[in-house]
Amino acid sequence: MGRQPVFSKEKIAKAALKIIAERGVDGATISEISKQSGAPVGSIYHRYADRRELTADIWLGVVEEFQKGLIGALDKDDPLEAGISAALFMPNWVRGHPVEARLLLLHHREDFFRGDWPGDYKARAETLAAELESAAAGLAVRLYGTASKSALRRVNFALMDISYGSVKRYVISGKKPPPEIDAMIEKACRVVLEETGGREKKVTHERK
Amino acid sequence: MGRQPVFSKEKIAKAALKIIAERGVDGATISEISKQSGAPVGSIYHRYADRRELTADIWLGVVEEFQKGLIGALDKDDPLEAGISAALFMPNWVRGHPVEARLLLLHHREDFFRGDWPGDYKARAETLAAELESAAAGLAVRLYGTASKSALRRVNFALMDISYGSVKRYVISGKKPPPEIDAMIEKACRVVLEETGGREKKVTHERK
DNA sequence: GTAATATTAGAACTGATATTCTAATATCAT
DNA sequence: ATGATATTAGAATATCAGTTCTAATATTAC
Repeated sequence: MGRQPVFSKEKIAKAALKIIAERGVDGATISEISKQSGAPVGSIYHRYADRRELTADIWLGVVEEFQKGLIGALDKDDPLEAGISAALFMPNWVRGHPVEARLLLLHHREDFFRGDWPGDYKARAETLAAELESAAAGLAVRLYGTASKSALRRVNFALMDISYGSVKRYVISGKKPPPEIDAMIEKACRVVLEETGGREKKVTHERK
Repeated sequence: MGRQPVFSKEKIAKAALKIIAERGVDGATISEISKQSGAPVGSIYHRYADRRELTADIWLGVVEEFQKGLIGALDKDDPLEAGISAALFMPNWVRGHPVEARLLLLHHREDFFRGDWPGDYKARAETLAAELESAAAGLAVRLYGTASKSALRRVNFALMDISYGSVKRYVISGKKPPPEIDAMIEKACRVVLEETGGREKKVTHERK
């Protein structure tokens, strides 16, 4: 019953995503989203309680999608290969999702939520964080037999930080990360993960 | 002649820097800067033509200072050691300059300047970019005998991207990067820089 | 058709922000 | 002291953004 939607939530969200990617969260004003999506402001407020809910929803959607892929990349028998596969997920994902990548890599949580979070968004965000932490801990155990702070730092460094740092400059300039990046990420990731805190080190040889 | 300043430009800039670090560029409203620094808005506009000039000035000041240190770290005889020294500059600088680090690592140029830039700020920014590029090219030549695109990518990756990525999570959480980070940066930086595109590789052995 | 309802439409309202403006105040040169 | 001037001081103004509100419109159930 009721009138059929002309402007779906997805249409509005997609327009907002694009604007955020280009001009940042603060650039995504309601009137700009209205202009780009065609939906009148009334329709936007008919679907989202307020602007925070809108941006939070978009941000969570992108992070959830990215993280699902990242964690999925860990699904390999050999833990070292799993780690490298996860590290290489970032450049690949960035190549395939340039708009989402700008949102994810060029902004922080804080740009989307200030202070307290609306509705169940807090729960969604906490679930995400917990899942990521648990995946990292899982790999740490597989690699080193422990999920100590130190082991976790190593895993975070190798799987996320290197990739993130290396890819960011290309996201900023709007270009696809060149393939060489992957080779360097793999090299760095391997040498960092191979290091073991005293236990016998699994020797992995060069591949080319 | 004229009245003596009660609120120096530095006082105002310092307050603004702190606000930007905490709440982002858009959080640094004129009235908030006024409140935090004590200077009335009239005094702020007496020193800065407008808000953009203020934020641009602060951003450039931080980047100039950081970059001076980074390039200075390259001043070593052995090019590999110079590269590692530069890569380790980031975590050290972050430890010593937590406020400036938030500004530098958690925001982009675009947050400070939108579109066209005021006055001679464009020139300052271009000088900075040119100096950094030239430093990177210099190291590339010393390491590989060429400043090819590929060699530059390698240097950027090893000197800046790894460090940036690894340090960012600590800047976000407001903690000092733990010392282990430096060891991992060094490892990764070394393995990436040592790789030579066919030329004989200089063997460097483990140190601990 | 009629009632109920989801949606569109955008004008009106409210608050915040950047900037301007006018007046007051303190310091220096003479 | 007097004039010139740099600075303080903050009220006034204009603009813009988020949000609310009221009316119109289209669709479904009956």
